[in-house]
Amino acid sequence: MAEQILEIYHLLHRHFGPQKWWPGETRLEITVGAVLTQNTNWRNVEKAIANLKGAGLLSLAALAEAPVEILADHIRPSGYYNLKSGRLKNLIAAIGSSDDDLENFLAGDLETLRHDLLAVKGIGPETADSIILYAAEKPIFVVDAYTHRILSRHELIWAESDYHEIQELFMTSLPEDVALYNEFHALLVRLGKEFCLKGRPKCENCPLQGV
DNA sequence: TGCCAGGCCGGGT
DNA sequence: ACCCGGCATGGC
Repeated sequence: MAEQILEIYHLLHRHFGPQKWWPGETRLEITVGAVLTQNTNWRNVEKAIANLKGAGLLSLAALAEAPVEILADHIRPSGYYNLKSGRLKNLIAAIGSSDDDLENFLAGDLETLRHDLLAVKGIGPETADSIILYAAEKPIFVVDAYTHRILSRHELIWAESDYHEIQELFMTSLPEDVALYNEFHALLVRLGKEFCLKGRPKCENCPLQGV
């Protein structure tokens, strides 16, 4: 099983090349993006981030200061804006509102950080792990809908496997390496977008044939 | 036009 | 414990 996981990585890397993820120029941008992209196309998230940036709202202090309705208005393109503006507020409240609080927050050990993130209402396992891997740059494997669908269609997991189970599969199969986890997740999303969309019954012509 | 996107929560059985 | 609806914009 571990060999198959590694084989998938090598096949994807050979097929697609390096992905250069996560899009986002600062830790804060990555953190905010992780919330905004919940069940949402990244293209829409980019518009929302651009709005925040253009309004000078992309700092912890500004995000903490701004009324939730103002946040909602700016992140509108990312969808679920009433939910997500509240979730951002919850997250900011947990992190702190001065600009170096994020560094301190992300600097803790992985288990504590994950626990603290999951305690925030609106932050589930995928959002928490995305922040840990891409913003804090600590080694945790991010599982998303694509990961689940891809492994399920290739019959490497049961369709009813849960988040933790799939995460364990990757983490016990791979060396503990931030760059590897980063790249692998990015490759799975790339594969998913091109070959493993929800509407199609099978991943036709995908580069994983025969795994 | 309808379906889908890098989830998560809360309420009903 | 499980299941399911709600949340919402923009792209193809």
